[in-house]
Amino acid sequence: MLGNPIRDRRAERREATRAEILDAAWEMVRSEGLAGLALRDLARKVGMQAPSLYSYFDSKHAIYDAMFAQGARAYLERESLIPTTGDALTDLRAGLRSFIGFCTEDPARYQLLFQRTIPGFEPTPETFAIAVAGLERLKDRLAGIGVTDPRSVDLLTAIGTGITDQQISNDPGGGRWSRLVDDAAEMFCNHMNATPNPPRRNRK
Amino acid sequence: MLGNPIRDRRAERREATRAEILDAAWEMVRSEGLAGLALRDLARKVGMQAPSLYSYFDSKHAIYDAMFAQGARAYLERESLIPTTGDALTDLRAGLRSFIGFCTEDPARYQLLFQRTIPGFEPTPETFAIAVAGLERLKDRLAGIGVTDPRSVDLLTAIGTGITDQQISNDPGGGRWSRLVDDAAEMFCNHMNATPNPPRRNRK
DNA sequence: CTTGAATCCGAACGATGTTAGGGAATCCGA
DNA sequence: TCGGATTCCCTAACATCGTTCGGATTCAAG
Repeated sequence: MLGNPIRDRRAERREATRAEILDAAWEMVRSEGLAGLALRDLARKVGMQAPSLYSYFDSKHAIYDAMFAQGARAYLERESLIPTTGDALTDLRAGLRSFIGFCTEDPARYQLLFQRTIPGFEPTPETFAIAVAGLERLKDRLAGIGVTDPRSVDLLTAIGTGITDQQISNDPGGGRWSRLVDDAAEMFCNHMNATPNPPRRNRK
Repeated sequence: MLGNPIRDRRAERREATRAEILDAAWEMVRSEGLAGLALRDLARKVGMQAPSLYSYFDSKHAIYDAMFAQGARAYLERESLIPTTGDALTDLRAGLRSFIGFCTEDPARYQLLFQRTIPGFEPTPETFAIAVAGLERLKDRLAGIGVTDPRSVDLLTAIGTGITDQQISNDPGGGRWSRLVDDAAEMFCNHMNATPNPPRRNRK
């Protein structure tokens, strides 16, 4: 009952072709930009004609969705590889730096995951759930230092994506920005230490 | 020598039509999204055919550029309207809140100004200079509390755009986010107070 | 050998930004 | 008032895009 070996070989080949298409798509997207993915070029890159792609993906957006899933999974994997020191604060800093590093090392992937830049595209709920799971890891790191306010998580990712965005569009060189990441982590941790669950403060 | 009155009327009419086109473009962009601007629809909206637009703008990107300039000027104007209290810290907070308010009140404008989301589009140097002048105002506010490190300005705008981005894509309602802005300003000011020109700190 | 599904291709559709060429109004100098 | 130039707007068309259609080709299953 464990699957016909011939059908398996079929499915295996199909899956291999899908992977080949996605690899080529990543390559195009990294060199031409996220919006530079043209189906005719993509098809030629894997040795077929444009309409043939529709045997493997329902639409161009379906290709983006599959790439989104790959990207989100890559972050999950990266998160799990961060060494834990036992000190919650150090681990939080490591998590933030990892997050921003992940974002900046591949601008196209960052744009796909964290910006709504492709006109009609929204990731599938199942696909989006993978990304949510990744941010859950960051949330856990915050919980490690006693911060459970959901606003804090939002603020953390906001800082992360904000820095990434500035970095990508303004600073090709990047020496200055990596230190900026440190400053942001520092600042965030200081704030969190000062007010673990920040109450509303009267200002005037 | 002060310009033929007839030529002036010509130029005046031309400028009025340009403005009408841009107004219609903003309307389309706000309802259909930044990428939803179709020249044929835009032309019909102002009572002409698509190619006629090329009498007023060299290309679609030129329209985006003009819109960028309008948006940047709008920020400059808004900045100049913030009441100054004399307390530099309060003024800085007001500046940050104004910045984020400006970004969030019109997502399409924010996307045009602060994200590189239109495939081939880069603002003209002159146009971009307007936006730079706007951020210069924020820099002045930082200088007001004794912070001159350019990294701090980058960090401030990074936090601003990051929060805006999260807010736009995640939170249509928005009650939670407006308080988040306060927290961010608070956090930023605390950090800046602690380390006006933040030195590298040994951590371990 | 035949059936039927999966895969691939050529042609074509609608929509996009853009260009070419012509016609009509308007303004200018004579 | 009359030509010539300029400006504005149009129809037609082009290249490119994602996508659909219909027909081949392939290949395992009955």
